[in-house]
Amino acid sequence: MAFSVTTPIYYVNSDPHLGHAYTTVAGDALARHHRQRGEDVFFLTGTDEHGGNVARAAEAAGMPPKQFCDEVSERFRRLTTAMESSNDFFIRTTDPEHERRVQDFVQHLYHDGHLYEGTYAGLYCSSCEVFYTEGDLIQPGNLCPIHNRPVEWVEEKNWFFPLSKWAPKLLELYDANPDFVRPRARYNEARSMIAGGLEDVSFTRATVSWGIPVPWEPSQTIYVWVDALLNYRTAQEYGLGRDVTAEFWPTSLHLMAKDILRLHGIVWPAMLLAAGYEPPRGLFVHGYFTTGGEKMSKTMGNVIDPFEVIDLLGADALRFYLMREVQWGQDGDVTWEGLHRRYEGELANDLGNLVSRATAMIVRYREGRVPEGRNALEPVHESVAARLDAVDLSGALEEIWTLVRSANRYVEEQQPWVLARSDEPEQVRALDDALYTLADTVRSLGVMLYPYIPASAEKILAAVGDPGAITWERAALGTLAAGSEVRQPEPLFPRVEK
RNA sequence: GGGGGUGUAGCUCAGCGGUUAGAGCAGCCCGCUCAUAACGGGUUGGUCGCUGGUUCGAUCCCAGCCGCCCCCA
Repeated sequence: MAFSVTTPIYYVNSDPHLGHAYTTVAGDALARHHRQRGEDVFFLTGTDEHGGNVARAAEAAGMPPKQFCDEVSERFRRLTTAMESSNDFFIRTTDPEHERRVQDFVQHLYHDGHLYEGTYAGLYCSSCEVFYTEGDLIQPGNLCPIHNRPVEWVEEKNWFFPLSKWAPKLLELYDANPDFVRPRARYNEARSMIAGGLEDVSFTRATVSWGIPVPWEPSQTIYVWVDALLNYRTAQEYGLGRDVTAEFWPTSLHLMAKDILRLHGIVWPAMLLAAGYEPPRGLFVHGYFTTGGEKMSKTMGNVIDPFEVIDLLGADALRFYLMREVQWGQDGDVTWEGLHRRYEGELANDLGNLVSRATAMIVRYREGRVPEGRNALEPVHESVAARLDAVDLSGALEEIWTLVRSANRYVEEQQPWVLARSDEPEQVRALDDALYTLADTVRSLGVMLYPYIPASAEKILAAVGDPGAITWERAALGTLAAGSEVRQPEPLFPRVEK
């Protein structure tokens, strides 16, 4: 089995923020989970670097575009590293290997008659090199929101992709794949967009210089979204130093926020169908964040910086918080307060403390060896796997947490500290069972939590004498060998000053 | 302007035609001591955005309105 998963490539006109971190964690958790299921995985992320918006941001920063892109892209790369993302490749659309392939792809469409020449007209700001709609502009007077100057009505010759023509094929694709877009509401949304009629899209720009030249008409550049979407294909062709499309194409799953559903659910599959490539197997569309009920923005000064969170609480804390707090597929509200609450209440108190108490008792009552016994708790790994198969990341985590809670309840019910005072064989056996249950349950939690909090999961597995045993079969209960060596680790999630 | 989503306990969210609407957190009471002063039990708390409609019966279906989010114009 092969599984390929992508985040969108992140646009370098602004710095990395929590939304980027979110999609990256989601992709990483899925990638790690599929790897632990024994599948070959290609997990892709990267940066999108062309277009008028980037050129403008570079100019504002007083830098040539490429140098600007190098710097911002590097910050995105640092975010993936800081978050312990296990992406197999980090693509940049300014990679020459990508640029060349984008030209080939577009040339191929042109050659096969899939593009036609048309007129693109709109309100254009020559400083931004961007077309605006009236709603974007400052009224009255149609002023550019960046430059506060009137925009002008500009008409340009562009090459168009006849998207409308592909509507029947797209509908076929949707009807044949009821899970093509998840969650269901987004599928309905995309499908009704198609059924309601599509506009052809301009694939080239005459007025944007920072882009990949159109091969047969080098005065124009390829529209940045065409360039960007193609990363999913080109990365598989060169990212690993060899072409892996035979194994990983079509992409199993594209992850994205709801703002770019139309591009991924409609334009992208149509492009691929036109070129004779198989469209992706599926999309998952997640929501947007607010903080304290309001949009995050620099001007509001309410931005939560992922680097700051990682510095303070660690990558696992951020990963856990994002996957736990926000219902996967819905919009959600994230705050520092909520982050601390989850960190203390769930990571430190529920999970961290469970690991501490379980290991401490085995060290204390059984010299640090896991006794013979059987696990008395109900397993959850099957429902966890089922949730993950349905790409329900927060739902799977919720399932896992029921086992964390059961284990803490189990300790209170068994009262191992009472059993430990007796030499009666029955009590000794009861204590063995209790301690085995705890060690084995903690271990199973380590396996299931590995996709979400990999560093902590590895510490858990090492603490119960089963280091590195992350394959999914080991998520089942009762697979810990008696005699395994247990030590009490340092607190996994130490208390932190707020 | 058009399309889509969303609005359920103080907070984060489940539920989605049918007995007294659920969970976690927070609050309150009690228990325990293995553990990161952690854990467990109990409990308080809701006109299910508003207004109509369909129905024997609606949080759940339909219509309109309001707030917030996204896309397209």
